[in-house]
Amino acid sequence: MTAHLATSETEAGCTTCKSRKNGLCGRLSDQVRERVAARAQIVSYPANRRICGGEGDSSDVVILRSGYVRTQHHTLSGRRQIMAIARPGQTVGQENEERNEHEIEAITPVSVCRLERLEFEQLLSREPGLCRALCNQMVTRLDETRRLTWILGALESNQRLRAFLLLSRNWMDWAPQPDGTGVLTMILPRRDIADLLATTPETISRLLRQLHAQGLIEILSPRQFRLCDIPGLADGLDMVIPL
Amino acid sequence: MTAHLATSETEAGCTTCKSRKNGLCGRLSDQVRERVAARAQIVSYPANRRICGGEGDSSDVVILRSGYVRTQHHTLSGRRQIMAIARPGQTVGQENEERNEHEIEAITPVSVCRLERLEFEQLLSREPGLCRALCNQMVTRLDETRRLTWILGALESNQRLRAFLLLSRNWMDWAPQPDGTGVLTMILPRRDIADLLATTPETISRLLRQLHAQGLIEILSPRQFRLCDIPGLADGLDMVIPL
DNA sequence: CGCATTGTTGATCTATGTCAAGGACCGTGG
DNA sequence: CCACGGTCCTTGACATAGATCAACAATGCG
Repeated sequence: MTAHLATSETEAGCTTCKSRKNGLCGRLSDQVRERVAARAQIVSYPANRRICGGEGDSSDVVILRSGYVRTQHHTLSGRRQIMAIARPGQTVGQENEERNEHEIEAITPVSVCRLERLEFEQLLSREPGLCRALCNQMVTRLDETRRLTWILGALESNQRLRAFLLLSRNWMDWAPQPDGTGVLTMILPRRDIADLLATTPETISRLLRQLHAQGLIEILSPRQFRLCDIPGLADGLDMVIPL
Repeated sequence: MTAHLATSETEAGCTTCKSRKNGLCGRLSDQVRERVAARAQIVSYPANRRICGGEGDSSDVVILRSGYVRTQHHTLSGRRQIMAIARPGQTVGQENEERNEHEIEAITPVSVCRLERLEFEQLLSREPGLCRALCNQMVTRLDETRRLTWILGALESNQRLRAFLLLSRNWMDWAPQPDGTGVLTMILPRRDIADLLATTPETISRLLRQLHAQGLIEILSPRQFRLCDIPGLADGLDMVIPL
């Protein structure tokens, strides 16, 4: 279980980076982005590998190039809660500060830009553009985390799952059809869905069957759902579902 | 139900402001703080008054001078979830962006500095110090919101209440005694505790009695608790409780 | 072809939401 | 001084959503 596997790519990786127009990087000017990149190291991780947090950790700041990571926390009793899922273009780790409360793990294979925390902090002071972009991103993350808080606190599990399916359209493969339905490719296994929505894989499974029985979705395969009745799925959520 | 009641204080209110050393303002240099204050209007609200969010709203940015506010959201079915509680020195409203998803209400009587959103955004671009301070604050808020997400998702209600009591020491009146116990003055009514912890006032009441029966707390009055056994209260929370 | 992982289904039990009633406390007005 | 209404808190009875445990099916991999 080595720390991580460095790729052969050089540091001038922005040109090949598909998310240089997204998230944090997308809000930086080309010069600032290059100056950040000059201090970053590109690293890849396989699915389920720990990226930061937990025990002996270099506490770096990480910008996601590709793939998805989960910010989570474990109970001694084995319970896990996923607090956030980060997409390409988002930063991870700088919000962890001194105490390493959360573990951050790859969901899919990921590629990241790693920066040492200290260097990142210095860059932040020197580059107002970076600071502004980070601030904007933090607003977005806060908003997303509050939405999850709302989902967990105010909705029952059936509603949670429906909200999750609808929100997933924003960051998973979503193929809308002319008839208003669409096919969603779920990247999370049942266990992760459950730990995000604070329930169990068994319940997720049962609820999916129930949504199917109600004609709201079709289960094409364990990881592919057709959302047949989007207004029906959104019913009673009292929630702004972007997209 | 008028919008709000302006106080007689002038705009040079920083000198009289007890939280000018806390939160956002505490991280600004004196000059920057003065320049921000020059654009702010000091306003007071009684308890339970809406401060921003909801229907017709000026969508200002607000810095809390004194008192506490809650960021919350309602279901059509009447369920409410409190997503965050802000203390003096914290900003509120700038994270709301365009869509006004949350309502923000005074818990206690509050005094705030109001800034128009546009002016605030301009200040943010002109003053790197403000941007840096805001960025730091957003990190803190994100952290707190994630902690709430954790509490709601991973803990059962008994544990939620214990975590809440322990965390409350950081921002409510907390009088520690030499013997290791201490008296906590609860500023939230049962209803608010319930809506923060995603349960009901009835359950909160029962759980408090239960903690009392276990010798963990003493209920001096509905709003005053002696925390008798702090390690006992923290038991099984698997959580970093600051302080 | 095992073997491990992931997903599904069934049976059971309990924590807690809901409804209903009543108590404690406070301010107001007679 | 008391009666009144309001808010907040507490207690009891009851129903049920969903966690847990256990078994098994489906899938993928060496």
